Amino acid sequence: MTEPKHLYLVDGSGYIFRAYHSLPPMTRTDGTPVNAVYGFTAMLMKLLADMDADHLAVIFDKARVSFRNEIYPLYKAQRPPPPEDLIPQFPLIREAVRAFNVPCIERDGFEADDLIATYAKRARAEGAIVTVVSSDKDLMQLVGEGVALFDPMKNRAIGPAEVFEKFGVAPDKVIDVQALAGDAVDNVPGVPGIGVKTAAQLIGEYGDLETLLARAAEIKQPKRRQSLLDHAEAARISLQLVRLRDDVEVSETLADFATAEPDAEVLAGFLAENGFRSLLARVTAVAHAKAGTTPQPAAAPADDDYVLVNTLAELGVWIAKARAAGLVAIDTETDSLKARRATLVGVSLAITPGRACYIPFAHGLRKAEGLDFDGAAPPVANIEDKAAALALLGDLLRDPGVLKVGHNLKFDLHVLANAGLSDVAPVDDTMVLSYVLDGTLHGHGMDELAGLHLGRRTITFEEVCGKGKGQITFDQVPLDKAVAYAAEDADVTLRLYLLLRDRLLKEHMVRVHETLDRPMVRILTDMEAAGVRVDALRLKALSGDFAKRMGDLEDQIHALAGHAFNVASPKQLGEVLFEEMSLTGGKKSRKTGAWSTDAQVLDQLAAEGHDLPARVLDWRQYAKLKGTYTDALVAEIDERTGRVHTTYGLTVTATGRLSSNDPNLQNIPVRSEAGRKIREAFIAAPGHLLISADYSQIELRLVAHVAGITALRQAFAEGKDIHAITASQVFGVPVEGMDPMVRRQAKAINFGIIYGISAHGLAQQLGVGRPEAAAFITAYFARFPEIRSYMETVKEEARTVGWVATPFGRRIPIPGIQDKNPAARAFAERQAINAPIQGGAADIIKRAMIALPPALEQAGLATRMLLQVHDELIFEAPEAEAETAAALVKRVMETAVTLTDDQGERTVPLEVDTGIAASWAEAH
DNA sequence: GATCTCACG
DNA sequence: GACGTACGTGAGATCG
Repeated sequence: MTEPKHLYLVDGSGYIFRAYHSLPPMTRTDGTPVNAVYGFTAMLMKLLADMDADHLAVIFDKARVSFRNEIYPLYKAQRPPPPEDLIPQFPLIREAVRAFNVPCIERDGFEADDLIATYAKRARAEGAIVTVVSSDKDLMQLVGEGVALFDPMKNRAIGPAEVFEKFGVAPDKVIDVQALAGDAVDNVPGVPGIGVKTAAQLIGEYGDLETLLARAAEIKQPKRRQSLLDHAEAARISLQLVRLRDDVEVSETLADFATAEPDAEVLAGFLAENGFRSLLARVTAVAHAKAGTTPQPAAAPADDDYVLVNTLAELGVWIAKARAAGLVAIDTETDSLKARRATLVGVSLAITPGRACYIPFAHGLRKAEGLDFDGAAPPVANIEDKAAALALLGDLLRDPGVLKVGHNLKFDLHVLANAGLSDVAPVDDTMVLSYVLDGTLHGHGMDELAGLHLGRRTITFEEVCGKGKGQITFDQVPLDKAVAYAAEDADVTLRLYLLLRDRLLKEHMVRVHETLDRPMVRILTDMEAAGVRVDALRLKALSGDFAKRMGDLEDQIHALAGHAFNVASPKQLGEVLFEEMSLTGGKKSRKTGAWSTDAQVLDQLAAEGHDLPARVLDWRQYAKLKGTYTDALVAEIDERTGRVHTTYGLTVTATGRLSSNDPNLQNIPVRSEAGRKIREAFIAAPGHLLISADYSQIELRLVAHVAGITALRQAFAEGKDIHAITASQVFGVPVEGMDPMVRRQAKAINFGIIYGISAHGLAQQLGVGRPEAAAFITAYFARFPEIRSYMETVKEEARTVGWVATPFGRRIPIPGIQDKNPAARAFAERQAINAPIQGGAADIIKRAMIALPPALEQAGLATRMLLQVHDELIFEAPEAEAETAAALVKRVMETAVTLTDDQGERTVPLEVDTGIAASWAEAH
């Protein structure tokens, strides 16, 4: 006789809420909340370790609406929606289940409990015994021969005795008791005045609910009798609500739930991606134990060979090996996150996977100063003859026959340049490779990629240097730890490079990487190093001016309110406007219920003649300009160069654009008069001028190109005013003598097209009714019919392959396109429409940026490229050559790419406007 | 750390 | 008929 099969059915939804409420908020490095994911994963791991089952499935509730709502619409109706920070965790939790290779079940229209009842019944029919894992009392009705309940919360089994203890009846009568007693939480009505105690007593006496209702007239207590007579129907409905369906049509059989070992890589990848280090360590320990191998710390597999190099002879050997291989992965360690002002503390190199070295240059120096080692050996052993070592390293870094690969190499290039090692070439960057391949599907930090692709948990910087106040700089790290950390980074970089380069080929992304993103590493490094001159005195003067205006406005605002309050607090402002002053037209945000006080709301109130909101708008403008620009920019001026140096993000945006941070120089004010004053402080070095060169209407040109809109193409080819042409087509008015308001509306429609138009969005932008906006769109589609098929095609593309592409082949994942939430799907569709356009424009300016520095140099010009603002480039030119340089820049930008159709014919020309002046404000 | 607001293309 | 809205970023101030 064989043992009966044993099936575990886990109530996944119950697990989720318990995990969520029992753990403090936790977030992943990308900000995604994961406390419930963590708790759920930990509980699932514990269950897998403890249980004796050979079959297992986790069951989830799918939607908030089930067949019970058809019986009784109020069922579970007053239940609050799940907390905001729990919602993004639901899909991750399903991913967790799959990562453990456990079946993950849900079905529309049914609650998890119904599915559990169904599978339990089927498994019993196949002779298996069943354990239902849940703390939910509603599942107690299933307890019986071969079906037990296990409460993971109290860690105890629940059999008939425990059910009787809870409901005062046997399991098969539980639903009769529940139907009578009702349930306030789930909105099961029950019979008023009857609780579990009374219900159990009545069912004990009459046998079941139907008999009780039929004989209700016999009951002695008058109130109870009347309530039963009055609410018999409610009791019957309640019975239907609490009785679990065990006849759901399901396709899975018991065999489908047979337990199987998880794929170690998938599981490790999931745990690493979510930052669950302790769980990852436990999993690897278990895997080693099962394989009979000695558990190794996951961070340092036994076959990794990381060594310290501190003699010139040893360094020479590594450099010779790198030359022979033609490839070396490199990583620098420093004492600061600000690459341009960081000191080179050490360098690590890797040439073959699993082997790497670390060369310390500046460990322990500061601490050793003034210390007397009493003749003993110094506590650190930096490389001997630092200058000679740097020279050797420099030769390798400049060797055209050796590819240098880094992760976020821009950072290392700054550090090396600071140490006197410049002109590093050729180079490649694993962070950029990862971005080209996967876009924003995941982050591109080394730790994350190591977990994802190598199933490996790397030593983190925090583990080596600590965090918060007690954090030390890398030069203070003992050498053994420094070697383990730094050498691993070079090793991981090399391994990632080999893996991602392979994927690049297989996934046909070589061209995008080679012609667009890889060359940008060098270009951006140079732009960041160049910086831009900013007139500190002028900004300080502006700051004082803004402060005074703010002070005056604040006084007026307080006087109008009748009391002082913090104008910068949207909360306090909302209360003043909409509660104290009882102004109408306020909106409360759906999420927090707070009054909205954004510019749109305040504008409306100001237009109605209210003074206070108008003053707040002014105050806000000055507060923004002062806080974000004048004060912040002055603080960002590098004292050594007298200039401001941004950092460009090459692997940040969804579409292929750059981003700019610390400080962001891509959002310097220009739209308002006061804002433009800040641009006046961006100036050229003495004897120089700034050149601004911006693509005219580049995104609309891309629309005309990708959507094949003949009329628009022709208008661009003829150099027409594109918004006026649009207005004339859509509204049927002549271009000559056109009302500027009509042109303005057409311009908004054109922007709408770029953004993946919606009637609501356009209506809001134009301040017209939605039907009117919808009519505009209809008219636009009628005049430019190609746009409609473009939109359909691109959405279809996104649906079938999960991504869309720019005209140059860059892939942009659209993960939400299959979302079952219509709003989320519509959002993804607009992204799909916009991405090839925004991304195509980003590709074009990258091509220009790559072509420009060599073009300028070949022309014998000393003009330098300083800034990029999506469709604009800023250069600094010696006065004497500015005109020549501007002409060259214009030509190179306009010819950076040629947009052609299938026949190789140009579709739309590119046009660049240039300006030359002493300040950015005037040049633009 | 989340939220709101606002600067840019 | 409901969903929840124009696309893409980064930063500062408030507040729990």
